Amino acid sequence: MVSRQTLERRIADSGRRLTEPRRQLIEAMRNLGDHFTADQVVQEAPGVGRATVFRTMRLLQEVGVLCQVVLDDGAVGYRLTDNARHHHHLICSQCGATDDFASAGIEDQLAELGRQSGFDIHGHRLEIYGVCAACNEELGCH
Amino acid sequence: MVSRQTLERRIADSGRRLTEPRRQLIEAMRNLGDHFTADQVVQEAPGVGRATVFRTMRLLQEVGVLCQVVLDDGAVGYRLTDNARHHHHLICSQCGATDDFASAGIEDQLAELGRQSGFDIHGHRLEIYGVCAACNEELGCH
DNA sequence: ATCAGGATGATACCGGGTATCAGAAGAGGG
DNA sequence: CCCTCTTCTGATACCCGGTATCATCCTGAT
Repeated sequence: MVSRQTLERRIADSGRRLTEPRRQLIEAMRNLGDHFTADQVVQEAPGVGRATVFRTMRLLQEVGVLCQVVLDDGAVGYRLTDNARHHHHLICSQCGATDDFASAGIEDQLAELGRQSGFDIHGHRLEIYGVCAACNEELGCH
Repeated sequence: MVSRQTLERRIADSGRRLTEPRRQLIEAMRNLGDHFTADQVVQEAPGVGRATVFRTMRLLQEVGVLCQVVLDDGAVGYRLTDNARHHHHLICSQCGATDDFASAGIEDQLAELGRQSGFDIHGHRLEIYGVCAACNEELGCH
């Protein structure tokens, strides 16, 4: 769980103001835990206007502490992260649990692909879907 | 470009009916070329109801001849493909041109990751963004 | 030619997200 | 402490992609 301080500092350090609504939204997201939708954040911070929720979520993405997760079915969720660097997601389709990870091996493969394809590669998006160890355990016991 | 016959056969072979609206939509998508949005299809097939457009697009996805492409900015586009097998996309952020590709190397890396993570991996989604050779040429000449 | 079930279109709706704009609230200077 | 400048906010209306409903239509198997 990313600490409140980290999140607030990231906003302040980026030259943006650390306002009351923004503080509330940070608390709301932390309450929501591992992963959540935009709508859940709206619900969880009743005092804050809808537009501000989306604006703040965009801001947090720009600052690198919130990232979009494209689910199995194409729906999009969000997730706080203290890892501003590039990473991918390992998503449990059962419970929604999400892990961040990075893999030098995969980055190498992609670079190689760029060389072969003639594309000048700028970025990529990789989401991996599966069933986490905990859910697997449960399912196995049925 | 995927042939009309291929597309129509895929529908028929799956036990679904080959109706006039579906035929029109197939033509519309073929007219739209390499990549298109749902709304473009709606525009391109004026006789066909909105709901039917989305239903047919879902059907074509199930049958494996249409796939979603998640763009750079999170927007989603579509693309006809004759490759029903698993593949990834190489997307030009300049012109939108999209190539399908598959990479055994990457699949291996992912399998390895599954072993390490404790996740039982079922699938993944990989989109690569860059600038295609043609666009690169143009940009370089400025 | 019949007919059951699949497919259609109109419509209303939903969720995520953006545009607008008047007003509020921070931050800094005097 | 107050003024001002700027940023931020909230209400609202809107846009877009997609789904639910449901009465009606059409396909295609017989």
